[in-house]
Amino acid sequence: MRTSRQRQLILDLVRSRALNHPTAQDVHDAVRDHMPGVSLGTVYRNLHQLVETGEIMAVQSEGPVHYDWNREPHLHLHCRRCGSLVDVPLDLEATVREQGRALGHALEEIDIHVRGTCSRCLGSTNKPQ
Amino acid sequence: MRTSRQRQLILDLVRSRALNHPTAQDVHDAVRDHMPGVSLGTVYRNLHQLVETGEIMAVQSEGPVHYDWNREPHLHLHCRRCGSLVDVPLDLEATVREQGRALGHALEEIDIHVRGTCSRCLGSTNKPQ
DNA sequence: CTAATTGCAAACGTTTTGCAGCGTT
DNA sequence: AACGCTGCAAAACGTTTGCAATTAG
Repeated sequence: MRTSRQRQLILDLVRSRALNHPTAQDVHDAVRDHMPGVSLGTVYRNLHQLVETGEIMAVQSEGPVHYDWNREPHLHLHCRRCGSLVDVPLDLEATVREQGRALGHALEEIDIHVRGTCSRCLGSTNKPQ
Repeated sequence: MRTSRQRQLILDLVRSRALNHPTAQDVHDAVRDHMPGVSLGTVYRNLHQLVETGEIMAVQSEGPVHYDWNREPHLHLHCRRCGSLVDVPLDLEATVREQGRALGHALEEIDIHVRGTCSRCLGSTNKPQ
């Protein structure tokens, strides 16, 4: 894998935390602020490579895939009100892995989605984000 | 909600376990064996309604949504080799819910995906399903 | 009767891909 | 020079929707 200005920018943006669990489209918008010519196809191709090399994580809940710089074990609260994804630190891997072993499966990735309402939305009676 | 021959057939098929975590397309194929004229749109509309009323569950992993008759707490092993989904009985809801409460979130749905290789594929050196 | 449900086909949002040219090594 | 990467545009994919006709209560 060679280096490219596009891929480096994409990685920097996702890692910067300026974007909260961005979709490919979100990343594309942000990338174009710095490099206007970058195509959506390039963003998708690079996000895939970055997931493959473990630099970032892909999070699939409902609708488009979101990307996450956080490589620690955690799960995602998908807020039904504002649509945001919030990281919830919780390591269930050992528990799940043990159960898998008991059933003879080889587990590689554990991916947990939680849907509900985030604390920010619970604390307000206003319109969602 | 009225009854319709199409919806009843769809529910019976998903509940019959003849289909293993079928996608909408799988259900459509199976439905047409019994009622050739049924459209894919009708299958999608009915699967949504059945999820809404809690008769079946939707499972989102990678690619298309899969449907599951199993309403007990469990997680899904998505086999990377044969693509199958296998139920893994394990109730993590209490653990996850407690963590959510500590962070002030209101949790509604907990959805756990595990990717790896299922026992069936581990036990064979042959081509995937 | 009436309103939910249907088949059909077109449209949708997201993602992937073929291609010719460009950039890195 | 070789080959990975790019922008572009078209296509693929899974899903949703508008419509007029049909069907269940």
